[in-house]
Amino acid sequence: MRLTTDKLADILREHNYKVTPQRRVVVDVLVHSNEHMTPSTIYEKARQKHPRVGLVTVYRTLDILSGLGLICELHTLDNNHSYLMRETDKPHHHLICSECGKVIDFTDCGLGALEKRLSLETGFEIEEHLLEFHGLCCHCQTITAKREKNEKTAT
Amino acid sequence: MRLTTDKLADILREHNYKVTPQRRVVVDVLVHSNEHMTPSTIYEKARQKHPRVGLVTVYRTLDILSGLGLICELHTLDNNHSYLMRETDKPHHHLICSECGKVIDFTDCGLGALEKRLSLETGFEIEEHLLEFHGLCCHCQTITAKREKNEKTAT
DNA sequence: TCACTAACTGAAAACGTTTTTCAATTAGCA
DNA sequence: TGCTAATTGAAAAACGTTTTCAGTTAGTGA
Repeated sequence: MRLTTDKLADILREHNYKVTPQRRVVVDVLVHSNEHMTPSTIYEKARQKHPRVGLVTVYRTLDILSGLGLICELHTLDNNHSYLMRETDKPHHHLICSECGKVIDFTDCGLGALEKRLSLETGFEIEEHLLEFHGLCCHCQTITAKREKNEKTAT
Repeated sequence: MRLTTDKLADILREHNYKVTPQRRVVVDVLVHSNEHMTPSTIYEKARQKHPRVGLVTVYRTLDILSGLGLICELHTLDNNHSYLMRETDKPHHHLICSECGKVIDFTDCGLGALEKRLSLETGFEIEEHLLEFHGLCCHCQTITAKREKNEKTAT
């Protein structure tokens, strides 16, 4: 179940954060996007809704939301931070379309056994793991296929 | 089997890269470290051996070595690029000590089944995955345990 | 051995992202 | 309504990384 902007505002208040217009706008941008976005993308979208939002405030709001576990931070391959609303309470991982940025969550990564094995073999006390899958979503596969076909005809 | 600086110099020459003193020093730093290092750490260590090395050259050399698949690039949690000599030809992943930076390679991540399942369920064409384990190595566990004990006695 | 040339170099500047600083503003409470 | 701590944006600083450019050099062929 996806949280609304109002519900998120309540959560912020519950944690003694003030709900300013700027924060509402940033939250709103996140709530209404299905793709992961970098801070500057969020900033641009936020400005369209409310010109009096600064990039600094975007960063600060993302910090707060991240700290409360309300948004996910993606460690994408090109090493840009990227954020999106968290869809589930459970620990999970992401499957990310490298073309359009669409993100699908999945739980049950099945790495428990591997983690145990590695821990035994190496003596490491494993604290966490980072797992992301990258590829093309259904939609972008067809687009890419079409484009490649056209390029072939062109040459 | 670990490659030597000389062997790596040969590989560079084979690929029509000149083997300059600066490149040798950067390679040497990498060869003689068991930990992953950021470009600026490599830069500092390189300068100790040979003061006439610029940070730019470190970046350029890392690019070359990375392009030839001779070093691994780590996507660490704090989003800093970090590099270390590649120990194996096989595709592999890393187990990283968050305290001392020690890295252990492992193959057989066993994610093939999960990848297939996700592909079927979501229609994604999965191109690659990013997997890293983070934790404390044997040695750092005991150090941390000692420190915590001392802190308890102190208070 | 030398001389040539493409490849390579470091310093400086440019770049994009993120953080810090600070004086002015404001949300939420009494 | 008025108070106050929290929040704001602009500007500057602080990063890590890349680009530019004129001077230098490794490796080749004579």
